[in-house]
Amino acid sequence: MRLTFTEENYLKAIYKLREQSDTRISTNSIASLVATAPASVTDMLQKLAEKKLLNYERYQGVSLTPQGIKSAVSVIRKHRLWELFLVEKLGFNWDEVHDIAEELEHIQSESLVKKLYAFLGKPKWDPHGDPIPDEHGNFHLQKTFPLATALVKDKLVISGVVDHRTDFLQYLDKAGLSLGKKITVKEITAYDSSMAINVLGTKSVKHISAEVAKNILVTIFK
Amino acid sequence: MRLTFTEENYLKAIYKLREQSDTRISTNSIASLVATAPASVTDMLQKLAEKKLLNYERYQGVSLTPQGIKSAVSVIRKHRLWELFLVEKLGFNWDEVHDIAEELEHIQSESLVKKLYAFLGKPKWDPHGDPIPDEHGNFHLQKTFPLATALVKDKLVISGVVDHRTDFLQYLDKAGLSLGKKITVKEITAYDSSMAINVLGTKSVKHISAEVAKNILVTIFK
DNA sequence: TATTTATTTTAGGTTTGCCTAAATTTATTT
DNA sequence: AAATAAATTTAGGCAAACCTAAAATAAATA
Repeated sequence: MRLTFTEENYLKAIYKLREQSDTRISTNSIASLVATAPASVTDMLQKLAEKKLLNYERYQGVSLTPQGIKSAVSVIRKHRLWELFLVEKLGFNWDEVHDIAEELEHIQSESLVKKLYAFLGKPKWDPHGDPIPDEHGNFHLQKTFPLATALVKDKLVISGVVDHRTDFLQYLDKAGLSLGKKITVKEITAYDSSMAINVLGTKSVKHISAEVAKNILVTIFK
Repeated sequence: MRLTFTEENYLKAIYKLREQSDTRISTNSIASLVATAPASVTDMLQKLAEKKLLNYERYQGVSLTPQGIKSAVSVIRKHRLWELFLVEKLGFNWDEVHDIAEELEHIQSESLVKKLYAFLGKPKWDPHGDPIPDEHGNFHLQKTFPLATALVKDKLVISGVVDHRTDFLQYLDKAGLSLGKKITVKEITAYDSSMAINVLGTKSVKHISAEVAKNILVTIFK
């Protein structure tokens, strides 16, 4: 089924909300994510339900159907492939690619995605550490957790971010905390939960706030 | 000024019509190129005139303003860069890329175009031999002419096509007549203006109809 | 030149995706 | 449980880009 730009954005938004909270997906939460009035969201939900992409019952919130999930994952896959292309091949910085990928993700062509995927070497992660689903929509899972939950002496690899906003990414860049960097937790201040960490290959110890630590995802470094 | 997908398509169509005939650009000719009803074209022309992208006078046809030309050339530039990317980097065939580029050409990002242009090595021609304007909108001109106007014994290089349709491109592929191939005109049959040509590096002599010869562009091979 | 034909425009209407305001339903307090 | 607050939906409208049918203008032909 051929979906419009807008319909795809709604499905993507609903998919994301579903990921980050397993409570009911409300009209208001969708409205704030797609930046439109709740009344307009209701319109669209009814239309998407009509098309069997989601289950909708008045006042009860929505859930995606298998078909809706498939469409959403396809858009997310394209978004992440394009982001990687922009960083890897065109030399963009990781904080500059979101908006462009937001447009590119709606290009309709199976064969384009297939060839782009091959061109990029069938990648598993995008420039922010988010998993890129394979051709069947399967995500390559990685047991990441927020740096904030780590303990002193833990050796970790930075593998993603929770917050994707430009200023946060730029802050990380400036601090030398890019994806793949190996770090060791040196100290945790009980009072404010801030952390002192060392980046492998440097001598200095960096201090980061609990807020920042919550938004950095890490894996264990073996 | 930010233009919609549709507005850009109208400007591109008008630009193309202007290129291929220096007569008045009629509402009907635009309508057939963008595949919409003439009445709808009138609507859009009035809107684009309002925005100073073209000059419109009831019943008199239209002409692009400098601003309109600039926008049209920008879209054409993007179209051709993306076509080249698809063929050169992703491995598409030259007859498969038009429709995808038709979507990609509307992606809005100055920096994307700039980086794509650099990534492709500041190319001057797209996969069909059409010139790619530089960052200032200047076309690299090449004195090409239709093969149909060549004479016996002329040594030529295939450098473009007039007809961009898939089946014509596939016919050329099958005949081994791809861009850059060097050919010699062996014989011209007066009766039907068909031609016998030899492709450099092959022994055989190919026969092509006048219709085909009209749609192949060549340059002189020195 | 008058008439016929072709082109172009106007008028009025549709669909998509949005809006605000008002009504309805659900959730939370008192 | 009743009252208030919050969330959601319905109603009615708007702009963009399209449509068909009818009217106006220009071009072609008798």
